[in-house]
Amino acid sequence: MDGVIVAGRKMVALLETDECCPTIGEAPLSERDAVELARGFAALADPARLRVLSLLASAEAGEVCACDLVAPVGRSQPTVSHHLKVLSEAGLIVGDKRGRWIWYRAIPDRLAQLRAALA
Amino acid sequence: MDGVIVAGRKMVALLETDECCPTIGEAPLSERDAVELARGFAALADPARLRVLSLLASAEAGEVCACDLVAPVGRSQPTVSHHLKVLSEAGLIVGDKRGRWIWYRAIPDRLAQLRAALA
DNA sequence: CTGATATATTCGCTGCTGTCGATAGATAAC
DNA sequence: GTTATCTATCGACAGCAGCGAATATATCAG
Repeated sequence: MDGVIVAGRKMVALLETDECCPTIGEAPLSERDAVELARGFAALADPARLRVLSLLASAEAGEVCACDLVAPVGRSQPTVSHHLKVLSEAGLIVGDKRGRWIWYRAIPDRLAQLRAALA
Repeated sequence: MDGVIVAGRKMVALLETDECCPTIGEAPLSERDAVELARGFAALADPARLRVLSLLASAEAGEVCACDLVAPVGRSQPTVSHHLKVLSEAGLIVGDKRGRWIWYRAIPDRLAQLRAALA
């Protein structure tokens, strides 16, 4: 974000809203942006993770105990735990530990960011 | 898509727009839908493919010759060809052969479908 | 036909990923 | 304390995916 020299003044483009989140349709992606975006989509590129994310995003309470994810997802507990970690590291979900349980919820902003990249 | 019998008439739910494309936030994804969606996102989960798609989606003419993709993407010709095949099979792009060259263009509908799934 | 160019395919390699069983750590109930 | 429950980690395995060199196929120019 360097701005451009116009009429002797450095313009920093107040309306440069695209700077935050590269999109596919605006301009060819740089390798750096492509790598970053690919990381995000990779987190969505697995059925088990999509089901976990869907369970969280569609939950009435806005959060779900990890213990209530194993059965619906149809994978073993270690596998679900693994996918929760991947989703967390991708910034798509966050867990809140309360006593013995961990309550996970989706992070809408991150999801919206990836959605916006496909515009 | 069976519709429901209401007052003796089979209602086919004209507003049942969700039937076409499952979304993450509406209801927990079935394994089947999750597998299908994951396939789509897997196609986006690679930097080289995102750059190819971006080059096509942002092209003024709406299409780009495959020969003009190799250099910008920074991969070998066979690798670019491989990624073009993956994107094609995912329904994200389509190629049109004219003489020696193949002109590829993005398919906006498919992209919008994946974008909508993240709602 | 011959040569040149564009694209796809084959092959082998390397590294990553999804999966689960076994196990460890943390917390609560008793 | 002991026991039960929830979660994470480790280890191992099979399978897949990205990459490029070499090659094959297709099309055009001459």
